[in-house]
Amino acid sequence: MNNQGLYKSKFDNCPLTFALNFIGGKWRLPIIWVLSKNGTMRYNELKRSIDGITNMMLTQSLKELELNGIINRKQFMEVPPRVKYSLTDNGEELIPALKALANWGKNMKSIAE
Amino acid sequence: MNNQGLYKSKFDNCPLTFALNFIGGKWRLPIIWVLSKNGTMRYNELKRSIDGITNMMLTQSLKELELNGIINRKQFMEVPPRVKYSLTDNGEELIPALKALANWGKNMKSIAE
DNA sequence: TTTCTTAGGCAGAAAATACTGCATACTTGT
DNA sequence: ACAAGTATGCAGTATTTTCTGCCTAAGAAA
Repeated sequence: MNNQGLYKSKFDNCPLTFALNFIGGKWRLPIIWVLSKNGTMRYNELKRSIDGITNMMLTQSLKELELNGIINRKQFMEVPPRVKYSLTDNGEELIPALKALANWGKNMKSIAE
Repeated sequence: MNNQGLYKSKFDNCPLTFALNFIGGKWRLPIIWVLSKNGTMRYNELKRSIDGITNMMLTQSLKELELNGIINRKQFMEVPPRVKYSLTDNGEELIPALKALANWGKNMKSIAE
């Protein structure tokens, strides 16, 4: 997603669409979710934990999340490279919403079965 | 979004991505949000309340939300047509998550200013 | 010695999603 | 008499988003 955002109205005062401009896209919420469950994670741990994601999309989504102040990226100056990703305080504040969504999803799953 | 869903893995047990398959896409959450604020709404009320949405997208998203049991559609047999949309019980259960997301968005807005 | 892991990366292609422009038939409003 | 409102709709187009296939250099594991 470019930095123009999904919802483009300048006069849009809606806080929900404002939020969705930061966390929309296919992979951002799953990344935040997995980090909320596991604390600090490395690149390939994230890749293995998120079913279906590609290198390119993981890299791009991590960059966007870091730029938006939702995750921290800490690189240790080592070879081979060792990088750790974790949620910022701001990112942590998304957890209640994600838990509520996941709970709802669980309900939907039991309805569908 | 087709009925195959955004996240395709059969073996995906993640309740969050399961939920996102129902409420993903650009316009579904804003529709649910506006209905949660206003109770029952008509088609053009929804259209006027959601900045940037087109007829086609409103129609399609309403159909999908109805199919997924998230909103109710009640048609009065009148001319011109009068249709009212509202959240189902299941749809109402999304409200806490949306409120938490909107609250987070509000925080992001005050950070960005 | 060979294979695997680490954390990425690109440009163009593919896939997914949203939109356009005009349309409907009847009542209500101006 | 004319315009506006009502709740939609399509097929092709446009836009947005994601993906592919192969690649890197050095250490660790087999």
